[in-house]
Amino acid sequence: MPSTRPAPARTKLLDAALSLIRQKGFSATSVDELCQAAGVTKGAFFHHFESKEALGAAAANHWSEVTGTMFAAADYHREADPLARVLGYIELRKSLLEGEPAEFTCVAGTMVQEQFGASEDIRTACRDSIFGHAATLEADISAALAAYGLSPDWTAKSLALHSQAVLQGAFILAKASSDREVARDMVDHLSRYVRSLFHRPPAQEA
Amino acid sequence: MPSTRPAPARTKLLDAALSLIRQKGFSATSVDELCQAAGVTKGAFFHHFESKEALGAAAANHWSEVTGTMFAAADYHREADPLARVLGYIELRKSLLEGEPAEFTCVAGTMVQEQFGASEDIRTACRDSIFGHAATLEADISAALAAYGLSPDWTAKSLALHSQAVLQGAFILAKASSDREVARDMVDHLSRYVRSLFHRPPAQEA
DNA sequence: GACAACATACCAACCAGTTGGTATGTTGAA
DNA sequence: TTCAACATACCAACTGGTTGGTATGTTGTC
Repeated sequence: MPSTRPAPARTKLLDAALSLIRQKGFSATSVDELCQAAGVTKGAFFHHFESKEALGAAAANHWSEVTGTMFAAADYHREADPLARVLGYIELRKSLLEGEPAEFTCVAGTMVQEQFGASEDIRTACRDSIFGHAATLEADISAALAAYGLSPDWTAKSLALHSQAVLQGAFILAKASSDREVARDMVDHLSRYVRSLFHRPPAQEA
Repeated sequence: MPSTRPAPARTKLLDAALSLIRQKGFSATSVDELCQAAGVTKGAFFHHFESKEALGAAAANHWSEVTGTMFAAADYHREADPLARVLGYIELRKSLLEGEPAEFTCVAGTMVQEQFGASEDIRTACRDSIFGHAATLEADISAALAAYGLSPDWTAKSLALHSQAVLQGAFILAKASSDREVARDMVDHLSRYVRSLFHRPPAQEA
C-alpha cells in the first residue's frame, strides 16, 4: 500500500499556474514566482516543461480536466427535461460567482485574451477548453430543441457558445467593477434569454 | 495658421499603446517597444508619463475618448424610435467585427482582464471606459421602455451592461478560435434577445 | 534666459532559460 | 539475487539579455 505519495512537482506547478494566472495573468507571472508558489525549484520546472509557453498550454489542458470533472459531477445532469438541464447549468454558473474575481474567473479566457497572438499552442489549448466545455452544453440544447419540437433560425452550437460569451464577458465586467453582482445580473439575462427561446414563462428571480 | 503640426510625443505614445495593447496585452508590451512604435525615445516617454502604469491608465482614457467620439457620430442616433436606436447600435457593433481580432477588440476589456489585480488606476480607468460607454446605451434603453410602456423585472442599466458583456465575451471567443464569425453569431443572439424583451418579431437575418 | 519638450546614456533588478550535478528508481542479463 | 546500465525527478548556481526607470544633456520657442 503505497498511499499518500507527495504531489509531484509537475502537478504542483500546474495547480500553482491556475492560481497565479487567474490572479495576475500569464505574462505577468514569472517562472520564479511559479516555482516559489509550487515549492519547487527552477530545475524541476524546466525538467517538466520545455518552456514557459509549454507550461501555459499544459495549464490550459489541466484547467479543462479540472473543470470537466467538476461539471461532469454536477447535479443538473440528473434533470429528465433537457431544457431543465440547460437552465440548471446556468443557475450553477451563477452560484459559482462567489469570492474574489480570481476565484471564479476562467483561466482559459484570461490566458487567451493576452496570448492569442503570441503562442499558437496556448491559443489552441484555450480554444479547446472553452469550445470543448460549450460542446457539453450543446448536447443538452439539441435535446431540448428535439423535445420541444423547435427548429429555430439559430443553432444549438451557437447558443452554447453564446452562453460562454456571456460568462466570459461577465467575468470582465466583474473584474472591472470589483463587483460580482454585476456578473450575476448578466447570467440572469442569459437565463431569461434561454427561457424566451423555448417560450417558457420567466421564473421568478431570487 | 499653425496647421499640420507634427503629432506630439504624448499622442503618438497613446496611439501606439492602443495598438500594441490590443495585439499583445499590456504586460507583454515593453516601454521600449512602445517608444519604437511611436517613433519616440524613452526620455520622451518618462517626460509625459511617470510610469508604465500611468501610461496604461492614460491609454484607457484615450480609448474612451476615441471610441466615444466615434459612437457619438454614428448614424443610429438619428432613429426616432429609441428601440431602433438600440438595435441600430447592436448592428453597428456587428458590422465593426472586421479584420483581425487585434483590429476590433476592446482595449479596456483586454487591459482590465490582466491588470485588475495589479493596478487600481488602470482598473478604474478601464471600468470607466466600459461602464461609461454602457451608460450611453442605457439612455436609449430607458427611453425605449418608456415608449413601449414596459416595466420589466430587469433594469435598463443591467441590459446595457449585458450587451457589453456579450461583446467582450464575443471578443474572447473570436481570439480563441481565430474566427470573427463566431463573434457575429453572439451579437445576433444579443439582437434576438433585445427584440424578444420588447416583444418584437425577429427580423430576418442576413 | 527660462522652461517645456524632447534625446542620449546608463543602471540595478529581474527575466527565461542553462548548466552540471545528485538522489532515486527501473530494467535486464549473469 | 545481484549489480551494471540507464532513466527519471529534482536541485542550486549561473548567464546573457531585457526590464522599467533615472540622470543628464540638447533644442526650440516665448
